Amino acid sequence: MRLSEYFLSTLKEIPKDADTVSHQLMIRAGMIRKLASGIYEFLPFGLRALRKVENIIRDEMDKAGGQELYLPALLPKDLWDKSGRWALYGPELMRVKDRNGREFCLGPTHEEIITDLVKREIRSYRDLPKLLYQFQVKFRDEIRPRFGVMRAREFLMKDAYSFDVSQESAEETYRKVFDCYNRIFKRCGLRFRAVEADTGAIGGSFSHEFMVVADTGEEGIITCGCGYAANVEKAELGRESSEKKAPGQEKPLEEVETPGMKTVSEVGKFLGEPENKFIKSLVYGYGKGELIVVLVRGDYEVNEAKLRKYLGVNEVFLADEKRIEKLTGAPTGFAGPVGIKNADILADYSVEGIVNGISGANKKDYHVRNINIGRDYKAKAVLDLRKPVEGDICVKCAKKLAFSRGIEVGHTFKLGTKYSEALQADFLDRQGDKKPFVMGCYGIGVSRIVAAAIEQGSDEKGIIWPMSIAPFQVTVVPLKYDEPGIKKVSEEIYNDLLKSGYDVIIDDRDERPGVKFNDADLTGIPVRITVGDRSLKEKKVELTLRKGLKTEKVPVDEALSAVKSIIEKQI
RNA sequence: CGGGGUGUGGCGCAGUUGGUCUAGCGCGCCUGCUUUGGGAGCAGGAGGUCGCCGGUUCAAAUCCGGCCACCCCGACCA
Repeated sequence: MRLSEYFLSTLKEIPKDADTVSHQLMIRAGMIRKLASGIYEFLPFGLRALRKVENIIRDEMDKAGGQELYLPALLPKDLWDKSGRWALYGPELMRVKDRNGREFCLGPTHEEIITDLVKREIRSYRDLPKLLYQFQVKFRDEIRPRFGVMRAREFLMKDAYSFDVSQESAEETYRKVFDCYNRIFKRCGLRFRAVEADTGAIGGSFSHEFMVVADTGEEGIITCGCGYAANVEKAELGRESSEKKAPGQEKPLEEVETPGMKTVSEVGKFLGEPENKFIKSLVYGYGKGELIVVLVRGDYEVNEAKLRKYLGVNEVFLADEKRIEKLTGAPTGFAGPVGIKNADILADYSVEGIVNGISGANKKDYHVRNINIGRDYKAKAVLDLRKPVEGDICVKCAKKLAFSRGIEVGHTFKLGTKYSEALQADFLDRQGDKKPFVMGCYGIGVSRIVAAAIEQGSDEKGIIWPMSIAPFQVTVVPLKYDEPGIKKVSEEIYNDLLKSGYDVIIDDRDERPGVKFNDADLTGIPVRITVGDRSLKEKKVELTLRKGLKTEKVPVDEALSAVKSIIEKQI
């Protein structure tokens, strides 16, 4: 490609509404432009990176036995009714009507569609297992699109679905895809790790997320030396045994006036008690208006994902003032477990060890001291309901957990028979019995990988691409292109590289050297060959690696082989 | 959706106590000359219904009302 003809314009200044490195650089390097909130145009330079990622994924999926197909983006409502997700999905689902008023949605994911397709096509256990995948644009009307292409409302995803005869066989398929994913992200040059994750709205029994390690990541992850790694949403926490109750320590309940003090820290200061003496009581709503009281230790926070999972619902929310007042008889801030009627109480492990704890009195401007579980209130269940904090220990090995951040680029789920049962997708087994498919589903955010790669690879000058997904592998930079000697040598090298099948671009613009160097650095092309009269006098050109910006001189006729060996080594 | 903020040539911004604003600056863009190893210099030039609608006024980018768009902070997700 000739840069003089290429549809690329780079920006010197940082766009004001881009606040992450990858977003800024993708715009500055001319990869993407914004059309509307969360909706982006991919320009040729950006698309090249996207396609490279896509090709790596396709290659590995095929090697893992996958078969590519292509499903529609516009999906009829009835299939979504059958799975129940038309009602469940909420406003994130983009809904549209056709001219006859029939309802459709723009697919946010494709479990229903593929399950229905496989149901119509496959009838026998002999045709199983199957692993099907596609690259498709997905639509999710995100509450808050963010970070450019990282959280967009329309984005490119590779989604795969597996169909197996049994749980065991599905397990094996899951393992296969899991390994495949590891190879994909490795080939994309990413530093990542797989963590245990919450299953969320997709459903199913078990899942892993593939996290690209980055401080700007939206996800919190915990890791342990023993190998345990999980999304903070999912991270299991054990039962604490530190504070054992001793008989006779329990003191009688005592109401104390705490005028206007609502938060744990306010009341704690006022009473001179540490926050871990408090039983934080939160009223949550779920389902059709049911309420539940959730207790955690004062210095901890409720993990709503765990609460949702326990309740078996898709949504929980903190109850509003009115409902709290109705339940507790007091305004928000004074709720407590003692004397609650008409709602169940769930206690996190962290509150069962609290002796003579403090909580709201369910009465305006009052708290209660010396609350003890069992004696003063009964919990319907005591379980793991909180978020991990610094200092927590691993459930598997009791060592201290480490916290880090990550960008979720892939997610694998064991779905079981959730969708096949809902859509009555059955096959006949060897005995002639009808059985629902045992399914798995596996997503990769293709456009997000591109952003994540930049998030992990850049410096103050611009992007530093991994060789495998760089839009171009080499750029040939002639300084003074119109000088015949320089033109001849740079064109020769350019054409040799082209003929050898490399992705190469030549900066044949009439620009000053500084402009060309800065653009080369900004766009992050891994190898740069500079052709200028200085080194040409010695019959040499300069070879610079974008990473580290180290330059060496190589003889003109060795340039091709030098570039070849660099690329082959890195791909 | 709740809270905070911003809308002025392609990009980044100034101007906003109403009147030298006939809207300005830097970058970018076009033409010419000079220049050419890390974002050149000079000269000339193109490009804006000041987000939209309405109001107040002799006079509105500037004041008032409504709407829209976009961004940031929280819950949702590849």
